Amino acid sequence: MARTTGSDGEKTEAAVREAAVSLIARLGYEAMSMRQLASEVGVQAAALYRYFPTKEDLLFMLMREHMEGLTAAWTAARPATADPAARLAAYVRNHIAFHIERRHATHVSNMELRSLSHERLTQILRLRTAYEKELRAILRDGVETGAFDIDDTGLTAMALIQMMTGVIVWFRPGERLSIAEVTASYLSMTMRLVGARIDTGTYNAARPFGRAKDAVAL
Amino acid sequence: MARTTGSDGEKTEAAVREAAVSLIARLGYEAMSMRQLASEVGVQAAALYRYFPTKEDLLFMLMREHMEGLTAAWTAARPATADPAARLAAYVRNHIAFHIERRHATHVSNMELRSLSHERLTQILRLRTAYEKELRAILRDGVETGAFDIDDTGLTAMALIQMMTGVIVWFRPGERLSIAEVTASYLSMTMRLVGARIDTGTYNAARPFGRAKDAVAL
DNA sequence: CAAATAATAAAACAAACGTTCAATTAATTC
DNA sequence: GAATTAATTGAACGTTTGTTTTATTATTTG
Repeated sequence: MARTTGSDGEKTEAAVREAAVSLIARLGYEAMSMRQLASEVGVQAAALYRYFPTKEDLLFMLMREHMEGLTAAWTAARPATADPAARLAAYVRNHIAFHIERRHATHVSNMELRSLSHERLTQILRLRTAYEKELRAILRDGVETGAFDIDDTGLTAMALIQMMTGVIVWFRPGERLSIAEVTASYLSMTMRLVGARIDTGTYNAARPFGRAKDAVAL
Repeated sequence: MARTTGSDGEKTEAAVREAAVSLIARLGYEAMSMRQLASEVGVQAAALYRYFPTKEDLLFMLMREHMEGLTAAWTAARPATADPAARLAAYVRNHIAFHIERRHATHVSNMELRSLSHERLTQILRLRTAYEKELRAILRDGVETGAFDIDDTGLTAMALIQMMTGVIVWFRPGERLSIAEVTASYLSMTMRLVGARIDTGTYNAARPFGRAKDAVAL
């Protein structure tokens, strides 16, 4: 056999991407073989090389698209206001929503960095640093305007990001807590953590420090 | 050649353990070959099998010892007091100190779980859950006594652990911040996060919510 | 309907993998 | 100092790995 009836390059490529994210998240990049990936898509291993030059290229493309997607999502969600509390709230909401939606891809981007060549690792880390820089800027502005009370903005930014991204480790949609509840809780924890003054925050006018239990109503 | 002069089983085994933690942390378990590990120790690959039946056995032993070490450290550091704030402070201090000291081993225990068999994965997760349960109990007690103000103790415990463990991702001893400063900052962030009432906390009587900048004096 | 192109299969490659085995030498015991 | 035990080497095993090449068939184009 050779070309199969109904075969379509675009569909196959999309299927490979999807299967790769899922397989790498589950088994790890090194543990996933090209034959395994091909079989998941219903194709022979050699067919993969029509779409991706090497296994590492595949990994890199997945990671780059994920990081670019994250940046793009934040660019779209970033509010116009200068108010630090409102901007921080938007950052938290966007971060949590994005990562919960793409658990597998986040896993890949966070865990498989060591499988990239030096050059490509640098490229991904550049994207990541740029995204994190946005949070540091918000925190710094908040300290300057007196909206936040923070020891060290760099340390606090890293602590917040680790805390927020960590949601994908334990959270499973459809279990005890809803996405809205989880988001509300992380928002509340974040605001407390940065020492936000209640009256400063217009991030949730109705119930600035409301409990997550009420979040379903939001 | 065969047995080499000055060879000693105990020393070789210790060297293998140490090299394995470092190599797995750097390359990943799947990416590290037994020949690579052996070469790091200055021995042939076959010699490794005198100490560890299989590669997976080696990984499992490293992980189990790490988790048991963490539990043991907490058992030794756990204070006698019933005061939730003091207990939480002790938990944070122990967690951060332990993880900063063993960055590589923590990386291994957190990132290579998927390489364990189902049975062994369960065993490691049991240890982990037991350790996390201690934190949940502290938070629950704090809520009951009114020392803390928390939405959801389960969610908050996970958020705290992710935040604290995340310190190994960005922190490097000897750079901008000292261990004491980092610990003080995380302690302060934790207390705010759980809504600790200032007067409740005897966790640091002199300067309950002191800034990390002063922490060097502690 | 023929020619060109796109998409795949099948087979093969050398290299690397975890692991085993027999042989060999160092250290220890009696 | 001979016998025993401990520690290691070197070679080999069968698999699996990522990747390349060639042939073959489906689809599209003119």
